[in-house]
Amino acid sequence: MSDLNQPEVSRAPRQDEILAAAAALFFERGYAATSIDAIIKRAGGSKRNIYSAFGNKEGLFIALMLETAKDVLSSLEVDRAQPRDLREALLAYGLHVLDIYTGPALVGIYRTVIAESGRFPDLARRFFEEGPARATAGLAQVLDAARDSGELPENIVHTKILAEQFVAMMRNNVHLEVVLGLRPPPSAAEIRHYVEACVDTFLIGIGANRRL
Amino acid sequence: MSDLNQPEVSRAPRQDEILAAAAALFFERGYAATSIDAIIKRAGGSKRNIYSAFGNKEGLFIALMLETAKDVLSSLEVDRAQPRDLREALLAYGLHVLDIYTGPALVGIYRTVIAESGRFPDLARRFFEEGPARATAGLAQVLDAARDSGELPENIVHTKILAEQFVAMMRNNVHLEVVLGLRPPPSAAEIRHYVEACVDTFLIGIGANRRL
DNA sequence: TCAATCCGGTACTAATCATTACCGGAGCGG
DNA sequence: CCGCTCCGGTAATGATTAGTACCGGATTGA
Repeated sequence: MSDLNQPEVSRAPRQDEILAAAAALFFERGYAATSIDAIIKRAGGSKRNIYSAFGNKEGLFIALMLETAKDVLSSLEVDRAQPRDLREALLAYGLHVLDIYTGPALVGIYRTVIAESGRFPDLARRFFEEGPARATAGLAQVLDAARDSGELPENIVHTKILAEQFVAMMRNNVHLEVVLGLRPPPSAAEIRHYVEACVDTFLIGIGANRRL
Repeated sequence: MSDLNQPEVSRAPRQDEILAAAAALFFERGYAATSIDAIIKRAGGSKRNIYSAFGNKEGLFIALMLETAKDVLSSLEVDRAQPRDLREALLAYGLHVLDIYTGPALVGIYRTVIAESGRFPDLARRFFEEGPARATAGLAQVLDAARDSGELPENIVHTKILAEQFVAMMRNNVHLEVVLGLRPPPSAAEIRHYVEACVDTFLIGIGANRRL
């Protein structure tokens, strides 16, 4: 009588609540310290729900990680708007990356992937390939394009390393503090402030005296 | 009859073996997934040893983390040799930091602090304060000195932010891969290669066309 | 309305774990 | 040489956990 909400595709009614509860607990306490009972107490329903939908605890954990990673990391892909120049492109790129990196979803995955990399090495590899590695490769392409369009000198060939440097600059102390739970995510203004400073440094250096 | 090795200060004969075994297991599997029995099986002796020396599992874990962190992070302090110029100073600083950051000891602590930051927030705070925060502050002093000695322009006032950028550049993808267990620590040559590139970028930028 | 089926919830099982009680022997004082 | 104390090792305890068996009620088809 009250279940005519989504007549179609509602193949998994409890599944979303279970995944949400599992995310909250796995991301907070880690794999080993999170019990199926605790997940069920939070999600409602019964253990049968988890075991019939995900097989076992590992299955639930892997499903959660893949799903969350897919959601978060796929958002790294967008942002194909043509920027006016390299500075604009770097700024947009940095803002985007740092936004995602300090958001609660990625912080949870990041922490958990590191914590459980010993137990689930495949997850660690997939996360790295589809996250940081992809972000770095994308930025390297941007730098290549800038060189080809004359915005960067011809002799810049090591764009991969340069891209790594810029991406690494985004994983700053603030990001680490957020991952460690020492402070809340930075505001958009804080992020912009930091990224602008990084773009400056990346483009023209810190202004040291000649003779290098 | 055979115990006259160190007649003095050997107050804790098993303690070192216990700490070594605890390090291997806690760093590899995490706090919750490591059992006292497993530690004892690896260290030899009996559980009474752990409980009389460290009180309980938490006590052992905290003692291990504090001890290891002290050893590793204190080595960030040395290196007060006067370098010839700022480039030399940055290079030495970067090599030193990256050496430590990719070493097995710090990788273990790093992973574990992140993994258990929810359960042991005080450890996370101490680690951050005495590790990355201290490293950043030290580098900011170096930059201040360079500005005061005329090697950097007078208008460079935000040395804290610049130091953060450089330190963040040291926490690169290679470091992340090592933390995730995806590759072994980089060789000294790899480290030097990367740090030199970072110093170049940091000092003079990537060589973009004027007009900024 | 009735019977068969399915699904969610409770209770159980076997294993694991942190912590503690107990025990036997080694070292020491007398 | 004897009794006491302390310390390390073993076994026990109580709690927790992943995974499963079973049961009652709801739903569906006739």
